Amino acid sequence: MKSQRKFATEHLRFAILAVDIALMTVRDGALMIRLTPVNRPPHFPNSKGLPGGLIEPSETAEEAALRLIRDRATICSKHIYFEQLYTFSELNRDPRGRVVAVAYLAVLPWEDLAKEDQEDTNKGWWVTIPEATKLAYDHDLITAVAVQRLRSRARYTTILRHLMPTEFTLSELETVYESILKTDLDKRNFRKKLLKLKAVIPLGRKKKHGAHRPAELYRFAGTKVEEIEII
Amino acid sequence: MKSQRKFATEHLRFAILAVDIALMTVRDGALMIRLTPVNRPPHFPNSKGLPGGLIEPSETAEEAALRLIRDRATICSKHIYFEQLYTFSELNRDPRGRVVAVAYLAVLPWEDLAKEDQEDTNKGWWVTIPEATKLAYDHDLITAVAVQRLRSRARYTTILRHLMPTEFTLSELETVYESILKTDLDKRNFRKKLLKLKAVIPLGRKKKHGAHRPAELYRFAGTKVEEIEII
DNA sequence: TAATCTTAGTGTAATATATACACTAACTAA
DNA sequence: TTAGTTAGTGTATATATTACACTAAGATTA
Repeated sequence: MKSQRKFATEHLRFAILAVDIALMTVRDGALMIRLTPVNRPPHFPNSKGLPGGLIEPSETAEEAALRLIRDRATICSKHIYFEQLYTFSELNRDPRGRVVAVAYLAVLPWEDLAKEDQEDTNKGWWVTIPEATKLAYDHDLITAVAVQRLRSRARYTTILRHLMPTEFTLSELETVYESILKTDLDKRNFRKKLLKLKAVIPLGRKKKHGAHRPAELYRFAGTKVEEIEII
Repeated sequence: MKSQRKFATEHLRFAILAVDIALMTVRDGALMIRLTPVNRPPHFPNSKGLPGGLIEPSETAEEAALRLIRDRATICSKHIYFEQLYTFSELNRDPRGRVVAVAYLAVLPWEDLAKEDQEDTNKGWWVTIPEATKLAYDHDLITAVAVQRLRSRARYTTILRHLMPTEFTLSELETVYESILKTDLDKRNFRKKLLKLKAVIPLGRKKKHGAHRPAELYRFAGTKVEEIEII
């Protein structure tokens, strides 16, 4: 309660504004989310949560989110996708006092991460979605909303261009779709559809990776996220 | 500049949190939005804007939005639909200082409005979307985002159950869809689709309203907004 | 060098869905 | 009784979706 008085939001009509970021990528076909250490006794000692921080008076929520992403993970990806997710204003989401969080969904290809951001450090690490539980604050909820949003975007748009490397095989792409949508897709129908929609373009080059037939490499058509219906 | 110093958000890490509400309904087949007077010289003297207000320290953004809807228009509709729209945090969206607004989309049937809320008063009035321009703050932008969201929801969900009276004819429903989606629908295909999806249920009663064949009355099936693809 | 293993890649038939389109039905009012 | 108005219906065609099983191409190893 002492720490709660610190912000005195009960007396002023002000709120502390924070951003929290659900930063996601796909590694080996599995959806991963970025966690950082949280150490806020007594409620969250030695805990973990989503990257985030306070919004400065001189910046918009979006600018704060971008700053914090670059802060906590030395990320400088051209291919990062970024959208506002939801604003969380439950009174007790932060036990220290009234903190309202504007949450963002950000996704980027694993291959775009610097070496030090791929490995676990004391600044942060990547976990699969089922592992991202018992997070500090309401970050379990934010994670759930983010996964839901990403799933919905994956179904109706080409957002996966931001989760794939520039060049990929259709099997790799299918695996990522299956991982995010939690469903099995028919290989032939999946390929037929993407090619008919001209969502992907064959590069005329092959990827060899193992004792089997090499796979054609593809890239996404166009340059931005477009509306298409995948399944 | 004097009024800007009043909030002193540059010095504290606090922001003023507001909610703005895009409250929409359909009258005679036309989509309408609720405006209220705004009188904030020097920037917005004798102006108009969306209903809104500050979030109290003791309430969530959603609670504030509901309170403000009931405040400004004596609305007590069972059928109101309500969702968070977007959080607007541009630095200069309010010339008085840093005010971050959590915007909400709310829709309800015209028939649910009390008489005094259907008529123009000094508390508020209804205008069609094209008329809702040159609003105070960034309310033109909020309106545009709200219309876009409603249009998207109309395409993929049964949100229109919250814009129609309990009982309606299929012609009336089609008119509302056409008005919101800004497209012409084929009468036969529209009816076929809604009936096949079992989205609407005939009541076995007719509505007489003019010198022509009376129309069958329908209601929406189920009780909540569901995902269906209309067009 | 032949056999085996693994993943890549392909086509078709059946079903379901979407589209385009024009007349009759039921009522009122003149 | 006629004219005017909106309600209501069916079918043929095109398009999209689904289900399904084998061959191709390379690496490895016996």
